[in-house]
Amino acid sequence: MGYEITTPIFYVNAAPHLGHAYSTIVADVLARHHRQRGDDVFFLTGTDEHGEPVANVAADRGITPQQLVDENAPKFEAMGGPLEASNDFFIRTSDERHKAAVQEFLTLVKDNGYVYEGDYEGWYCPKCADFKTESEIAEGNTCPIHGIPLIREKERNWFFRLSAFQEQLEQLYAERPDWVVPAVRRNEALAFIRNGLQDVSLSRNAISWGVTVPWDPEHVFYVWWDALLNYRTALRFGRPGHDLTDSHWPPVHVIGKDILKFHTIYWPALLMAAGVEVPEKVLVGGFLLVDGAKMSKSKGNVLDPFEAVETFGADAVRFYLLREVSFGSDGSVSLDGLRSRYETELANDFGNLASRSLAMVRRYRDGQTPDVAVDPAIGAEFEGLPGEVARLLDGGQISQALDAVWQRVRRLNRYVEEQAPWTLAKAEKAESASRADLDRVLRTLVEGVRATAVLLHPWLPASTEKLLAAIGCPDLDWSGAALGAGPAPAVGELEPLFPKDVGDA
RNA sequence: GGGCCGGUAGCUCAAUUGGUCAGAGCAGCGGACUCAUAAUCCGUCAGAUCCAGGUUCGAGUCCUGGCCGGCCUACCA
Repeated sequence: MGYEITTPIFYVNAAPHLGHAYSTIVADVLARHHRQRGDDVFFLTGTDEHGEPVANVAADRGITPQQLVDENAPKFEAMGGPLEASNDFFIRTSDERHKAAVQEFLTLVKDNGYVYEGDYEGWYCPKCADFKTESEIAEGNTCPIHGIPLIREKERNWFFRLSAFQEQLEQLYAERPDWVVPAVRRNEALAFIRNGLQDVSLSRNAISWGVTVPWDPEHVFYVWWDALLNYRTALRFGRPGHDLTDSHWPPVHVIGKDILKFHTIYWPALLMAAGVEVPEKVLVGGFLLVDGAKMSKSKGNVLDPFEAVETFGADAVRFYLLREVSFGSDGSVSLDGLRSRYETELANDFGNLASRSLAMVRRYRDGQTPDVAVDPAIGAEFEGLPGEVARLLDGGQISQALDAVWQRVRRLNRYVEEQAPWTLAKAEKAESASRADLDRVLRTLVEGVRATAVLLHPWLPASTEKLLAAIGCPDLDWSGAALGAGPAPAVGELEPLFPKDVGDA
């Protein structure tokens, strides 16, 4: 089954930061999970390269917009590596193939009768060469940047008939109450729709950096339409030699709450206008805060994702961001918080569980996992777990899915204490017990470690692979996520998965 | 102004359609154990679930009115 998962495409004007990394990680978790389930995954990310800000910066620097984006886009493309992002393609909206597909799509929308010519009227600053929104206008109708009076201006423009989709959008929200997750964001979008939709402009003629409107070459498309369409155009050429448009549509989008309106109102309306199915789901993340405030460099405690990756590794940063803040909510993150979870959860809970389990198999059974059945008591507590995790992930409950697995990690540590394998080993030597008890415990532990590693793989790709290799069970397929599905392997040596002597400097 | 969401142990948060739901993790304190990355496990502590009314046999969970906080309220991307 085809599965398209996307991040927002990042605007090339800024440098990659934590917010970009966060979206990428969330989407990557879903991509990896669906690969485990055997889906034909197309994980897409990329850069949004058109629009006025890019043109302005390029002009200031005396280079062409294309030169500017060619310089910046690689910084975003390079972000994926350190994060272990497994995207299948990286789209750039200045790609000719994208532009051609955008023109084709929007021409269809026009042919369907949803585009008309009109006048955009608003407050214009001649120095900015830009229209100002209501919230941008300073006191006395002046420009907040230049302080000069704004002029009421009209611009000849192409419009998209958004108002025509009022009813269809309301119906969409009624029929599919969880197509936007979480519900707060859904309600927000719905309230906006119910307030009444006005038509929005489709093109600009004051600037030239964008996708040319084919039926009116003096205009370029307003950058948002061009940007949104990346999710669809990339299916055509993102996998060389294959057109995935039919097999992988509709997509699942991961976005931040700042771009909610575009993805949950404009975008589905545009698709409806072209007679194309709307997205499967839109998963809306919150903001990551540092010390309760939006990220800023003024505090010393900023979390630079790339520095953090260098110190703690990509797995730890991925895990931390999704563990610390419940996906969909705003949340505070910090380097101290990362260090704390790295030690208490990754090193002490999970890493140590793996170490002690393998060590005992090596010590008591010469490294050969006994080929016996797992303890039914633990089996019962893992029952249905893969299904639960899959269901939670499909519902956008990324943090809850992770927590469900983590509870089992804790359970296995408790199991060790309950069973006290070292006591069983002594009893065995004193011949006051058969080997069966210790056999069962060791097999249960190895199998528990294996199954949780398979389940955790989307969050911790590198360390789970290392662990699974150490126990000779590299298979990541979702069918192996069930406790008891694995073999009774010979286990090898395992270095600490999350060594503690990092980041102490 | 209108709308949405939240206000639960020191901290971060859970509690299906109202009925052992007053919980978990972290932090603190005490203890046990030794397989393990001085890791793990157990016990313990606390909370009139923002306030005031109301509905009900029974309400964090529903209604009304307040208080506090966050967000949205259209074309920067």
